[in-house]
Amino acid sequence: MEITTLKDIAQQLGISISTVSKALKGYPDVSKATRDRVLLMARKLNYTPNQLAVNLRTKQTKTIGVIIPTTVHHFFSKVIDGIIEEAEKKGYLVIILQSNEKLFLEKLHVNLLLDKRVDGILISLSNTTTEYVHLKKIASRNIPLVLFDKVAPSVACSSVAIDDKKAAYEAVVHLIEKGYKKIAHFRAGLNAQNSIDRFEGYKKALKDHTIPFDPSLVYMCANNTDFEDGYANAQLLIKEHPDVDAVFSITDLVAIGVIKYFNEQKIQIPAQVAVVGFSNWFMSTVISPTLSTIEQPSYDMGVIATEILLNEIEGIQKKEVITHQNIILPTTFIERESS
Amino acid sequence: MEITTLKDIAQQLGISISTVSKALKGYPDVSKATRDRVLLMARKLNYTPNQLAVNLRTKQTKTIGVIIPTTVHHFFSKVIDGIIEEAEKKGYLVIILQSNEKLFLEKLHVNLLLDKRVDGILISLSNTTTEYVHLKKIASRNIPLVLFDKVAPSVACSSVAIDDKKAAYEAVVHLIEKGYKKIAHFRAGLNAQNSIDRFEGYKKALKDHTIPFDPSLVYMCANNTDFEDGYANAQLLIKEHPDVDAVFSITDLVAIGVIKYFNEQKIQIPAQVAVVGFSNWFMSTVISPTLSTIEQPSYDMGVIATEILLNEIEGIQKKEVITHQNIILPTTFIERESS
DNA sequence: TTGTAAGCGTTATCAT
DNA sequence: ATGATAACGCTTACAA
Repeated sequence: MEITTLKDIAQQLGISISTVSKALKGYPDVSKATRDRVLLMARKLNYTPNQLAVNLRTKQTKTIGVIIPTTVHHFFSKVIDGIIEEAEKKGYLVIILQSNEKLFLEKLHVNLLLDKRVDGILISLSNTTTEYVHLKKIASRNIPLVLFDKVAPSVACSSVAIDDKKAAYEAVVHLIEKGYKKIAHFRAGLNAQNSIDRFEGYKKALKDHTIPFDPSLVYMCANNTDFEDGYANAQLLIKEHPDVDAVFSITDLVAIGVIKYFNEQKIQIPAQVAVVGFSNWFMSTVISPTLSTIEQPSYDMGVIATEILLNEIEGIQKKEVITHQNIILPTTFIERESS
Repeated sequence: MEITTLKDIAQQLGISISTVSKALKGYPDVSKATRDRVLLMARKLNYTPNQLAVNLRTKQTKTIGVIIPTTVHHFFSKVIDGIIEEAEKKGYLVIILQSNEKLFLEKLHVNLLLDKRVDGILISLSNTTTEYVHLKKIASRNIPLVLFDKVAPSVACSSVAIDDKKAAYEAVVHLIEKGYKKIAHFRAGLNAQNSIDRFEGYKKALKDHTIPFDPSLVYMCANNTDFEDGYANAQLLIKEHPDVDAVFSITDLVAIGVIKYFNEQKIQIPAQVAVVGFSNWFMSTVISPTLSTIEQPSYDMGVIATEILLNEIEGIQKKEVITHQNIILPTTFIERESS
């Protein structure tokens, strides 16, 4: 089946290409009679516009690009879900690229997307992103950029994120109010912003309740906040601090590693040691005991970031002045059996 | 910063556009002197080709489309990972769309991708896909299509999948050889092909070992093979068949629901009842007891499906005759504590 | 070795 | 109400 073009329709009908184009687009200066003939013929020949030509002409691709650290992660896959659904609803397609937490890949992918002439870009920054020239390049091309989850305050663009420090603060305050006093923290690397922020929240909660901060109660996750990190650190923790009474873990996955070790060692949760995670991954309701954690909106984050992006895209097309929005999505502490 | 075109370079240098184009593409019929000047100016003006124009001219988009039931699933997110990595390695970008297991969305998305003029399409069919005209439309446009995971034998295209029946057969044989005799099966809906195939494998294993097939030992997952299905069915199973000694579950997630219920009820795994899952989700090594399951290649499936697709794309461009490949990827049974 | 010109399929301006 | 024409930015056959 050959692909039908405007030319084909025009030839069949013996009229000009421009009339066909106008008829198809519902321009008022086409007689009803010819419009009907065109519509009929278009349907008969199964016409669909060649988007490549449309793109070239209109300089729009109706496509947005997304760069995330990884797709294989419950949080990001839900964000992606939200992005794709919202974009499609508005007639946009989504190209996804992964940075694998590497700055050079993030830069490379920005260039790929720019070359591809996407209408807008969504990025969750990699942990190793410390410079922002590639992001400024996007702005200089007058293409909207919205940062989500891992944002950079110094970049002039919209963003959607949570308040990691506040969320962590609330979780630790919960533990303190429940009577736990010797609270360990399992954190991620030193350069990941959310690891830093959650650590800050942890420290502030202690300080506000006059519990001395003990650096030896803070453990780093050696791998990539794997559940094995939780398992290994829990082992170490119990050895070094047998009297610990709570663990605040950077992610649910790490917390689940902790729970596994405690279960094996018959360490009662929360009677002997309480455990709190972060993210409200669905597994936190499956594990025994169920895990207290922080609900972090993922699907909604994708939807909202996309909404903002598409609004800015339309705004630019209408030559409107666009004002950036920096949105902080609410988190909520969820108390379950583990605390 | 204005975007540089060939015209800009040509004007700066006082030469023609076509010479610039040829110089940039390394054509031999351009003098070294002018080539160098062009390259220098291109770099200076930060030239990158407008892909939209290139696409229109060459009728290639260097983009492939992917339609999957959902991104929020450990299996599919790993497949996507494989697809994106392999595609990018060969210079292709990936557009992802979700069918949510709905035929009408699958059809709609095929049309979107066709309109977008992607160079090739990858699909994991929805459970409700019972007709294939939309797939044939792809072929009639002479665009390569590769089916993966959920395939349709009657469609003339390449495919990459596993042998669900064989994999299930081996898992159940394992249980039988371990001495389990009253083996229940928790399956998914009646129209999902992999549910049917795994069920067939289960029945065949029983038959080959002269264990009578008892339909009352087969339970359907009411939700979408959620872990709650496993939990609820386990409850029902123990009530209806207190003497059951093993459960073969359609997915790891369902199996984990089963394990949760058994743990709560202090039903010993595997002493009283053994449990086997399917997929080798990483959680199967985290749960207690660790779950015996079937390793199902996911990342590799994405990579291989993409390799085949890109080969067919290049083949078509070279006007080669393309032969479809129907690949069955090996699975392996993994014995852990639960059986 | 370099340049001219046609063409990809559309959209939009300007005549008729 | 309709059509001729230019333009989007690039590639490439052909001419010079």
